[in-house]
This record gives sequence, C-alpha cells and structure tokens, in this order.
Amino acid sequence: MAPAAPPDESVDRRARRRQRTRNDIARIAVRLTAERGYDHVTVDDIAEAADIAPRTFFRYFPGKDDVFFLDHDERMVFLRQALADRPTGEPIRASVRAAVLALAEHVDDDQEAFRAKSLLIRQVPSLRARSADRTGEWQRVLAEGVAQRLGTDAERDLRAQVIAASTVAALQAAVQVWLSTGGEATVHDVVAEALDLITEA
Amino acid sequence: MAPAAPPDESVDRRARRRQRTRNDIARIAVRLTAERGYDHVTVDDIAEAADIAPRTFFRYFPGKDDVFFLDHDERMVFLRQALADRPTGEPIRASVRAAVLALAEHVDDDQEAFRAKSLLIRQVPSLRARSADRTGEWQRVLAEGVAQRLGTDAERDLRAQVIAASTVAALQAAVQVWLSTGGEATVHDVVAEALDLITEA
DNA sequence: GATTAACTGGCAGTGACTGCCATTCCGACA
DNA sequence: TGTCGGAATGGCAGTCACTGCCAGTTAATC
Repeated sequence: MAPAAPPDESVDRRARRRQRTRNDIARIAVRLTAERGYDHVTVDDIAEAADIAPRTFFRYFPGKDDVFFLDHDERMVFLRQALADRPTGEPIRASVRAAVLALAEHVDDDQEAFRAKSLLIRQVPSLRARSADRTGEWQRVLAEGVAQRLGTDAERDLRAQVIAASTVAALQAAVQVWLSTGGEATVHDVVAEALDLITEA
Repeated sequence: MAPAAPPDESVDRRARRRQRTRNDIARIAVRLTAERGYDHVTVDDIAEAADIAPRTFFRYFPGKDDVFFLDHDERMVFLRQALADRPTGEPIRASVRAAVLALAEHVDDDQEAFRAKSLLIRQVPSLRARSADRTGEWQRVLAEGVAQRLGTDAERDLRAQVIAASTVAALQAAVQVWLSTGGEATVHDVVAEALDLITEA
C-alpha cells in the first residue's frame, strides 16, 4: 500500500506534520458534520475544534467541501497505477475490471467509515455534486488508461470513453445498492456483480 | 413538442409572464457568462442586465448556477414519460435505449446552443459539479422506470441500477466525444453508437 | 547563532444567499 | 368602477464561504 517513499519527503518532518494536521482537520470536520448536519457546521467551527485559525483551514483545503474527499487524489493515483500494471496482452475490459476491483477491495478495509461518509455525502446537495464531479475524474483516468493501451486519443475515442464511463457507472451503482441494502456483502463483491451486469444482455 | 397545455395554466397570464421572465434571466445570464467568464459575472450583474432586483433573482432561481439548467426538469419529465410509453413487452434495454435516443434527438434541435452551453459547463468547476449531480437524477429516473417495469425496488435492484447508470454514462460519454470532435455527426447518432458499445465485448 | 523559507494568523473585503418586512401589481368579484 | 386579497417585487441587514495582503512565528540549513 505504501509506495517506496522518496527519501527527501519521508525525512521531512514538516511534510509529515502537515499531513497529520490535514487528517485531523478532516476527521474533526466529518465528526462535527455527522453530529450537527452539514449546514450547521461553519468553517469557523471546524477551525476552532481543530485549534487552527479559520484562515489556516483554507491553507489545508481549497474549500469546505474538500474535507470529505481527503484521499481522493491518492485513490486516483492508485487506480491509474493499477490499470497500468495490468499485462498488455489482457483484454482491455478485464484489465479495467481488475483495476476497479482492486480499488473496491481497498474500500472494504474500513467499511463503516466508508458507509458513514457516503451516506453523509448522499444527503448533502453540494457534497453530492462535488462527489459526482470527482467520479468524473475517475472516469477520465480510466479513459486515459484505456486509450493509452489502445493507442488512441482518449478525448476522441468513443469506445474508450464508454468503457470508462460504464465501468465507473457500475461502480457507483454498486455502492448505492450496497448502501441501500443492509451491507452484508462486501463492496468488492457487489462491484464485481455490477461489472458483470454491464455487458449482460 | 408542446404538450397539450392544461387549460388553467395557459389562461393564467401571470404564469406565462413569470415563465418569460425566467427565460429572459437565463438567456441574459448565459450570454454574460459567455462574454466575461463565470466568475466575472455576479448575480447583481445579471439582475441589473435583466432589469430586476438582485433579491428577485433568487425568487426565480435557487442559485446562480441554476440558470444554466433551465430545462432540466422538463427533460426529466420527458425522459420518464418516454420510458413509460414503451411497450411492456419490449426488452428493457431496448426501451431504455429508445427513450434516451428520443431525448438525444431533442437536443439536436438547437445543436449550437447546446454545444455552447455544454462547453461552458465543462470549463467551470461548480457548473460541472452541478451538472454531474443532475446527471445522477436522470439515472434515478431511468432506474425507477426500469425497476417499475421489472417489478422490483429500484433502490435495491442492482440490475436496474446498472442498466440505468451505464446508459446515462454512455450518454454522457457520447456528448463529451461529440464536443471534442468537430461535431459533424448528430448527437443522436453518437449516442446510438455509444449505447451499442456498452454491451460490446 | 544567522539566514531563509515555510507556516500561521489577522484583517478587510467580495459575493452568494436568506429572512423579514414593506410596497406594488393584478386578477376577481361585488 | 372600486376595492379586496394574494402574488410578485424590492430593499435591508445579516451570515457564511472564500481571498489577497501583510505581519509574525517556526524550523531546516549553513
């Protein structure tokens, strides 16, 4: 999971400290939001609870919403890499499937946190919108990976776009159903089933 | 295109006038935004150009973003109806396909306006997010329609969700590619091709 | 220990949005 | 024609997210 750390980064105490503060802010913000509801928590509240100045909050996150998508960038990197790591001989759909399943498995590590955060996002319009936009970025990552494999231009390759889009859509649908049902199954399994359903007649 | 107008609505001059003002505001806002860019146009600017008070703007639209999604609700209704109108004997994918294609055809009526607005939305983060969220609503409409036909509960029926999600995803992918390429083809045709690609191996 | 760069905080300002109240408009009906 | 009632409009003050700017603090490096 942890990539070979570049030596200059891991030695840097500053970077680590910064990372910890970042995590703290996000954790606290999510907790407050779960308690009082999104629009009864101001940035000032979060800042105070995290013991930083309001101004500083915006040095760690570009906006209030972003505390809910703390690990998004890392996951994008992970997904990109997971796809790139698949053997080039493999059928493209299979590669995409494997990459996405690896991502889903990752989520099962702390199901409860994921469920709580997802339910929260689903309730709040602005978070939902932001989330949907982020999903679009995953789609872009996948489409680029697919296009690269196929040797085409992602922007113009309808096939690559559709493979990426339908895969991400299945992922999203799986999560929604997983949230709506009790959640006895793992996210991984539901996603796998959803991916199968795409091509089913 | 124009539904048989309910008599009590069409007689009501007030409602018609209100509708016209609404359209005016949206038209003006889109024009201003195209000229100066989204964040160089304030609500006050729009209000002044539309000759209304800033406060009144928010009586017509819940937020600044919403002027760009003027006809979204009507399209949702259209899509829902188009799906409901398909014969029950028809395979579900075919029904969904037909409904979505009817929607796409609708878009080709004024391609240029659609293209301009779409490019604008794609550029501005907050509009992109809002748009993505709206897309989610289409998905919900489709999923409900599909579930109704299948006699299942949309929230929990993975199959219905995946069919809806992948269809909407294909639609979106098609529009993106249509925007990126010259746009010689009609939206309808690109969408049709995208829908075919979903189930292709 | 001095230098320098990163980090933090405060302040003032902008812009989206809301609740509240006053005013105006307009269709209905006596 | 007058007037009545509800809908529409506008103004005002206030909240909150977010930003630019500048000043003070901390900490890595020499």
